[in-house]
Amino acid sequence: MTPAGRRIVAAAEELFYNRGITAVGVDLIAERSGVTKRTLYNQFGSKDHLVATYLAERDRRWRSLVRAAVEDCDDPVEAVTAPFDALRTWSRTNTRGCAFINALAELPDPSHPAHRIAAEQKLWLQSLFKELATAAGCSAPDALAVQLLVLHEGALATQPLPLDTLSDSTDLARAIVRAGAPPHW
Amino acid sequence: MTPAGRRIVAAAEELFYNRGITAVGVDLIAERSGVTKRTLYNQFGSKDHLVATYLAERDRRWRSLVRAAVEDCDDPVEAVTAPFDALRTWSRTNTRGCAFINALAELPDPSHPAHRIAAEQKLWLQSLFKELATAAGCSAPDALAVQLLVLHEGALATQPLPLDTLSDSTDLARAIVRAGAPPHW
DNA sequence: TCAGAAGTTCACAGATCAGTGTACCCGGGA
DNA sequence: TCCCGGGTACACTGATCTGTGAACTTCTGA
Repeated sequence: MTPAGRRIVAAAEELFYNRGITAVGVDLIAERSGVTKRTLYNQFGSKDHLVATYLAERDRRWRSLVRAAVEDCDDPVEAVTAPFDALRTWSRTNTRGCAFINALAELPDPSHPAHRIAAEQKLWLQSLFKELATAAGCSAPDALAVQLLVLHEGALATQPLPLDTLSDSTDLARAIVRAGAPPHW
Repeated sequence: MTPAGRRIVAAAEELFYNRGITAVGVDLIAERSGVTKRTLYNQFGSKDHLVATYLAERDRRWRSLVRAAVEDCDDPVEAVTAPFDALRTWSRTNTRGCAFINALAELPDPSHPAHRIAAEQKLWLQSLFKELATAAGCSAPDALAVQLLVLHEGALATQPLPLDTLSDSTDLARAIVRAGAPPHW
């Protein structure tokens, strides 16, 4: 991707996430990234393609944050809930909920690439939970992974409320992991 | 509200929920409800006000469904998780996630009435969980209510995924309620 | 009988939207 | 020297957006 292309995606990320996709016009993105609208269309072809690139880039950044949090854990039982620690970090600078859920809300057409990217992101996290739960020796890793995913998404969705939902979610996540893990690791 | 007003809100509900708020124009809503755009503006004054009415109406319908599910329960311990049964019913005809979360995604301005309505809806459910948990004699009803809220919102947010997240969420909800409730009710 | 509320008809304003066409500039590599 | 890719400048299209003005009809209740 060219330097101008990177600036466009960066501006699109900030604007799409904070103001909504439909509400942000390509003219504004071009202006914010110090680029002509012509350049934007030469690079991405359409607004839909730019939206897909924005989501893919965001997904990439978020996955690397989660992976780092998991790798920082020595104890395999603690590692299962490491994504919740990553979420705490992530939420400090991302206070408008989940970009993927938000994108699906605005783009009802299931054939839009945003749907595939969003689904892949959630399913990736679910399979990560399952892997980690299996590695920690948890019983019923499938159901556990789904429950951890729900807690994760719920904590993200309730972000705008004046409640510390992330703490209570993390507590519950740790509790169900410990309950499923072998007693004395 | 006049007959035309009711038809407008009904059309707005269907269109806003399924296609997104910004993506739906007032012309389309007027056409679908068999009404002139002039009438729409005479009744609601602005699109923002119509959006607020749509959300308020949806909230009203949803609360009455939840209340009915709770009142159907004889056992106070079962009653705590009755909103999850209501969600199962609700999800059969509402497959595009939470209308309130989706609205917040599109309307970033916190002074928009949609933000107040959405927050009130979530906090109402949380306080309902707390009331029910207290009535069932659960210990730590505050934290339990937040955890049940997170599970509820998480199940709703993961609706588009090819996973039965509602079942696993409901199972976990029942488990934590039973764990907190007095042993032999 | 008459007033007022609800609704229609239709043209219109002013802004914004995604996307295009064309001509041009500039730097680096063959 | 020349070419070409990345980028600029800028006008423009055609559609769509929210919202308004003004005159008209139709029904109902006092």
